[in-house]
Amino acid sequence: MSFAKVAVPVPLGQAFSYSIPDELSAELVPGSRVLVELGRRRVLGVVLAVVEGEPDVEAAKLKSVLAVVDREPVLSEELLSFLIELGRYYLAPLGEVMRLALPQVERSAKHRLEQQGLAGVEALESVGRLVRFAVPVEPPPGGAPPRGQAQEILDQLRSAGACEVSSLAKRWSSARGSVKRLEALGFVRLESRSQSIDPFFAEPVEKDVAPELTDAQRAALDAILAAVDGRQPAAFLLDGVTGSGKTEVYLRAVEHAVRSGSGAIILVPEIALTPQLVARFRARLGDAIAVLHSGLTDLERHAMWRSLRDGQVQIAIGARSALFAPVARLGLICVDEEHDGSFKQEEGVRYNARDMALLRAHRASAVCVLGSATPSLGSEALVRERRLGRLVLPGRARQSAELPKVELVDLRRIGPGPGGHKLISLPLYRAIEATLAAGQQTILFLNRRGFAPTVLCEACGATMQCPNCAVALTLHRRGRPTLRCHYCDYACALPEVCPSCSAQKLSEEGAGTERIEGTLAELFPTARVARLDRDVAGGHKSARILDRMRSHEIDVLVGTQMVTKGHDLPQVTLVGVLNADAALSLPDFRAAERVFQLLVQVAGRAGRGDSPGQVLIQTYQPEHAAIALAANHDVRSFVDRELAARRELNYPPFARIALVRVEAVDERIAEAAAERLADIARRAVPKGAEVVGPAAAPLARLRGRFRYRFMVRSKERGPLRTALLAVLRSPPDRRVRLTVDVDPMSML
DNA sequence: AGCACGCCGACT
DNA sequence: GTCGGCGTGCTC
Repeated sequence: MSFAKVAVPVPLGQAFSYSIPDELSAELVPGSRVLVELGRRRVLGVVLAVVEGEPDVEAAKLKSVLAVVDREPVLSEELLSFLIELGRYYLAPLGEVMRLALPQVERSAKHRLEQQGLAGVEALESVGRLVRFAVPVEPPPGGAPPRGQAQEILDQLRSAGACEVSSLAKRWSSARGSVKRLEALGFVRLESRSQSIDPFFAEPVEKDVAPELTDAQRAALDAILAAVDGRQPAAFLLDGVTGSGKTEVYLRAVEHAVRSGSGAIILVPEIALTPQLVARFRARLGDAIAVLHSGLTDLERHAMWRSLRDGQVQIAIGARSALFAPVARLGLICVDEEHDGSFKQEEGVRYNARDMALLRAHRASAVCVLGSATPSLGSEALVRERRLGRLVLPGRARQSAELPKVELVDLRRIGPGPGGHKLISLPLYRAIEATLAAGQQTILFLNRRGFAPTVLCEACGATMQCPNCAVALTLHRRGRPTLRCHYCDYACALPEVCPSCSAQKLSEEGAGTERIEGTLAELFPTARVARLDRDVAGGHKSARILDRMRSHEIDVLVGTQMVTKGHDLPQVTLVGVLNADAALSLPDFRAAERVFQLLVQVAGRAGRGDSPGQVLIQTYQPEHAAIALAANHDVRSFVDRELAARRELNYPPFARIALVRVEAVDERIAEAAAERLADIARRAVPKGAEVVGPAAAPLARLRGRFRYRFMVRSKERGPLRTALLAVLRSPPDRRVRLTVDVDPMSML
């Protein structure tokens, strides 16, 4: 007798067994989605394995599979086994893990199936508005080639592939007429397709010509191509300063992989901020690229997912979740800006796409390329262990683009500039003034959004606190003055008087991006000042602001993290870091690494065009290694120092750690649960592993729940796993929320 | 996670 | 007398 192991959508570690009716046994294979009964409800599960022999539960309990949903398995063997391994690594429920790789529409098929069996699933395909597409076709023999605009349009269609007629009309005035003529002559076919509102494909792109490679790029590429051709698993760290041409290496490697019949995945930290990268890929490789991003409708997502699975499209680009793209015959994964923390998912299955890219590539005998100007210490350690090959791009690809001069401004000694503002010191003021006078652009980075990070009563000393979280409320002045919590969605109007003592002495302490934007507008009344942070730019708006920056409709851009991510803004010659220290004091062993990476990255925004760049870093700790070495672009020394410190303190990459977080509305319940679980972990850990804590988390209360946590640490992964499994085997009651975070990125 | 079951308080 | 609060246990 044989039965199926099925991952069902419940937060349990194990798969459930179901018997297989004879009539389903032919189409039921690992990777199939199946409809099964679970308790009193029907759910969709994914078949993990078909097993011969007696099931591991009593035969009486066994229910049978009700239906197989798809004709072909939704998950390839490669993806399925990768997901199972990922679930094991993070100790995550299998049902949740499977979900990572199934697109939205596929999930919602559940309800349809419940109501009407298998009927109606196909109906999902043909919804949405239809638009006219021009598709190039082989012309009939003897037809005279078109001339003028029609010729240009045809060239565009042939090089970049099918295109919306209305978007052609934006570039060629008589596009509609020309397309019609081309159709009559048999050069193109007109098709009605579902409308794409995809911003990444809205504009046709000019086919671009590959630039000459530098010697370093050539050498790096050769190493990658040899590995791709060898079909042996291999992994590289592509280590190159900002502007050294890493993207060109990815492009060529992807091009090569695709030409030799393999698929490729490109992971970027934030797809919404990288339309330029996508445009470059389209320009070189055509439009047969799946760009996975949050703006997609369910239908578009589904369409892309299918075209990847069926092998019509072989390239997927996206943020971390693109790692699960069903790319067939996977040959290459590139992870751009691999040091970036946003590759770690911080809810649900807490996976790190950078780490898992190495795993998926390895299992698929594919090549993984991790690229960064400021490699993570994890990558540096892997290079030293010879598990990653280092490929160095030493200089900027354009000879004229020198690395910018970096100057530290010691805020202990240098006072405020004419605005009376500490965060706009005199040297910074002068530099902005000079940059404006030269008709060039400035980027200012401040890692704090809002107007003022704290509001304080000068009479009684009370600060305005969030009622749900143990943090101060941030004042926002846009629109009605509002106090907002940056950790939960609490917001209230700024009170007139102090809520605790009724004094009329509320003072707005410190400055965020909003206040700096206002101050700059006052100091430089003729300059065009704009701001880029989450408050003004959710999703696609950020790309618009960056476009305006690129077309020089903005002189000074103030922003948070967003301004540091890899956009190529050639006219920016001045970058100012307003307060480099803020993040240094966070209770996190990676604080210095993050600050260093951030400073080097933001400094890399300056002087990418023909003018030399200038960087001013304002700081109270100019001698701190993360700041001093970033100022010298001295990645090597920083890495050496920081690795030594990590080894000393027994932190990653020299130890494996996991955080167990416990949260409850009642503080004593949370604390007691943490104590109990830490005890269990302590009893379970073998020699060589340790449990540190429990203690209240740095954010002791969040969204109305008190938080405790402890750390499990060990040289090897095995003992860590043993301890965590013991914890998960005796979960606390339902008043307590428990999360296990393997390889945490944030210690908060 | 859902979804039952079950056991105590305030309501038609 | 029942409606409903959420603590507890189970799902192949």
